[in-house]
Amino acid sequence: MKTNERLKASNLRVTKARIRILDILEARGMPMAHTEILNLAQDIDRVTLYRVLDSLVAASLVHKVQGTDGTWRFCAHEDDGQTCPGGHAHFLCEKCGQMFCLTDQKIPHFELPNAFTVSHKQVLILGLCDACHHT
Amino acid sequence: MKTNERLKASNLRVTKARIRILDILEARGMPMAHTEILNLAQDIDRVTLYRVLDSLVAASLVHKVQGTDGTWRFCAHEDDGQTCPGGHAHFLCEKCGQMFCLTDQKIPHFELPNAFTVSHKQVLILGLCDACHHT
DNA sequence: TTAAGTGCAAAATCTTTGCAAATGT
DNA sequence: ACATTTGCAAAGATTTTGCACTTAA
Repeated sequence: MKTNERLKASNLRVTKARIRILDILEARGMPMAHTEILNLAQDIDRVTLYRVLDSLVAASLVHKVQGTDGTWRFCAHEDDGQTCPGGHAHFLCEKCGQMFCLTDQKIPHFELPNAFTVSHKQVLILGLCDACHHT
Repeated sequence: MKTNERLKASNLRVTKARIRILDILEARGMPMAHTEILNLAQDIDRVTLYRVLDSLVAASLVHKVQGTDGTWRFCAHEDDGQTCPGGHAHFLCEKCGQMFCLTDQKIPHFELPNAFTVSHKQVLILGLCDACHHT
């Protein structure tokens, strides 16, 4: 489905900024930090980016994950439930700061005490990615 | 082992602030946010708290985990490897913001692509804790 | 005594809010 | 036309840095 159609289908107005950002996220295919996105969309205001990301997350077109480096990463996901964040683990490279989706590594079940209710699970693995390993 | 002895054993100077904060963390037994700690140690400067936590983490007397609410939690752990953060999952209550150690839920093994190297793994589960469930 | 740690003030970041102008439907 | 969205400026919040003073060894 095309970007503008996906926006429309989610009851979001089709604006330049939203198309731009959703396209960037989709092209990247892995979680991106606010700053990374901003670098690729320098014509868009910082504040606008915050708000666009909010609206995309609210519309479930984008999902956010957080690494131990303290920054949120935003990841576009198709609705097939197979891509991000479909219950898989994420890897954060401590050198280049890039985050990867480990789509084949599903998050397992965990036993919780008493009457705890689960709304979300997140697995984050830290280390060095392939590329950084060779430098 | 006593707090001051543990500091000394880690080559850290035994200061009022460090004893105070390590004691607070140990008494709590679960991950605490910067603000939570500050509330219990109001005589200690914000900045000092940042620095003390840094030194404790560097000395491996304290470990930090991060929730999807964007704030770091610090958790003291005994060296028996059984308590926080000994490779177990964490639960963050979305209502009260409290984090719990799920000490009996070990983090399983995950398969990584190619030459990725792992230095750390973190599992975070979100939802409602027992107490908040009843309110 | 002297190297490390602390507290205060101030800078640097990062995120949110308010409002007028621009844009989508 | 009318409600949303955007961009700018400015407020808030959080974390870091600089530096003189204090404290542990």
